[in-house]
Amino acid sequence: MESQDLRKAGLKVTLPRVKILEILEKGTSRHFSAEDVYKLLLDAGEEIGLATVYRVLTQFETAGLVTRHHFDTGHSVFEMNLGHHHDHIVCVRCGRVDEFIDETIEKLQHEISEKAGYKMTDHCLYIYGVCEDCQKSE
Amino acid sequence: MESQDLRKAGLKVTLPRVKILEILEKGTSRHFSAEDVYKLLLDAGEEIGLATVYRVLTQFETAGLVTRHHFDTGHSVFEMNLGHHHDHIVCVRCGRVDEFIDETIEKLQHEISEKAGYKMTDHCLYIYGVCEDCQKSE
DNA sequence: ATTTAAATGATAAAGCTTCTCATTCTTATT
DNA sequence: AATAAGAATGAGAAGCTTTATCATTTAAAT
Ligand SMILES: [Mn+2]
Ligand SMILES: [Mn+2]
Ligand SMILES: [Zn+2]
Ligand SMILES: [Zn+2]
Repeated sequence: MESQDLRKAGLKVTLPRVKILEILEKGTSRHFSAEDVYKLLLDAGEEIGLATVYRVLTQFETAGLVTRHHFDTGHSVFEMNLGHHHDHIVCVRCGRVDEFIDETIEKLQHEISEKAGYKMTDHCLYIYGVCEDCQKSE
Repeated sequence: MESQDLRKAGLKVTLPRVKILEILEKGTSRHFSAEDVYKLLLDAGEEIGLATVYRVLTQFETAGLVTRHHFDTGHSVFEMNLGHHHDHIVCVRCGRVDEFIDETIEKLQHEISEKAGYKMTDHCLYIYGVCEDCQKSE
């Protein structure tokens, strides 16, 4: 139930927050821009302002409910935080996003941070390429 | 000589292009935002428009002279392309940028792309953290 | 049902980047 | 060196994503 998730996150249960959470959880995709979410709300007949979408997504990020990514697309992309970190491989043709995790890379990143004297707070690995389908269709 | 680099890249030799190339090549830093470059030009007494800076940096990128990065800073960052790929570790406090390369990670990225059916065109690994100096001063 | 603080939505505005177009400059040609 | 043709530039407008403002609405505790 979305209401519980919101309460646990210390956020009041409001219609915009419930609807946005529903989209993020039950959507066919996993990665949404703010505009994506806004349009899906419109399609569903909800009259929720774009400012609220941005505001709520940022609140969800702060609360740890969602993770924000910066693909090379010029806008932020959000996805439900399922607890396990992963990295992304993005098709430069169609925008398809696949996920992966490589423990060896994760370990090496920690080693690199230490060697450079940094206390790592975050890291992200983006692979850009042409997906299987897009390779065929050209 | 900057003129030669420009001609080789198929670009006409103009004062803005030469001056911008000088800054990128001889600057004390290696990573510049468009605004950085613009301010350095102003400091040097050059009257070059900001639009020209953006335009020229994009042309340099297209020509392969510079590489564009998207750190989590909200703006693009450019650096001279020295031929050898590397990744970045960025201090979230002071903005300091260090560079590294790890051949094991590079190899693993290729394997991951293949396994996912992608033909890799690019990749970038950003590590964010607190640098040595910033750790001390708090 | 009241009350109080928080949330919302419309809109303006910010910040980065690109576009437009009149003017200037580069380069090839006399 | 002068000319011509096209490319590059600069100032400002405009685009796009995102954030701020503020009057109004809503949640939820009393
Ligand atoms: Mn993901
Ligand atoms: Mn670099
Ligand atoms: Zn694709
Ligand atoms: Zn630092």
